[in-house]
Amino acid sequence: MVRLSRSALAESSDVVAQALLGVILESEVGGARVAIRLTEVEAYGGAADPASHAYRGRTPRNEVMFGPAGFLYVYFTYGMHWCANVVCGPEGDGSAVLLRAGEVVEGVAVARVRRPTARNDRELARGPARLAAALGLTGADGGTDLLDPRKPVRLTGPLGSVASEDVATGPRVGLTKAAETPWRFWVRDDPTVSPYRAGALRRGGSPA
DNA sequence: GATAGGATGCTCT
DNA sequence: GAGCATCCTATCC
Repeated sequence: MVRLSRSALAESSDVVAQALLGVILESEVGGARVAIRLTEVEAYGGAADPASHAYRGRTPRNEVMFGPAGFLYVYFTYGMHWCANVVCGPEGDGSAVLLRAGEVVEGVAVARVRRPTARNDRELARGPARLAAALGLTGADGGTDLLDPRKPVRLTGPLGSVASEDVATGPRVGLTKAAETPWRFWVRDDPTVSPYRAGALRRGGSPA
């Protein structure tokens, strides 16, 4: 186990992703407190990873990815969902770890209100957009320093608390590029891990 | 239980 | 204008 620090998060994204499993992410937005234990993450590289938002260089949206490690990157996708990432790697690299799922360990009642469609507590944060919704995260929270205890969103607990034999790996979910890279990491046999779905055609039509 | 298809709007080309 | 790091509902076992 390693103490959670900015320098520890500045390692490459695949190393940081595994280490983040078991870490607690807590938020106090809107006056309510919710904490989640991370059970599933995905690593995204910088300019060298075609699936990363940083692949095409720095833009207004992904600017925080190129900043120092330990900051929160939140983006809006599919016209309705927010997804949360932890910036990692050396400053200027553009690497990040997508937070895909977790177990709500505090503030379950609040999370239930934010996620009315969840049929049980395991589904409260099972999926990246669901995790962000359960914590109440939106684009307004992007750029928060997750290592600053005075901020409303922060990471706590040691890195690497899940033993390596309990960490499973596989391809990343829902991508259309570099989907085969095994940079998804999850806690083996944990019921809050999201179901795998391969990337597929989205809109408009019939194949051929 | 599994799978297929539609919703919806921001971002970059 | 096309594409998207998704979720929900309906439907069929």
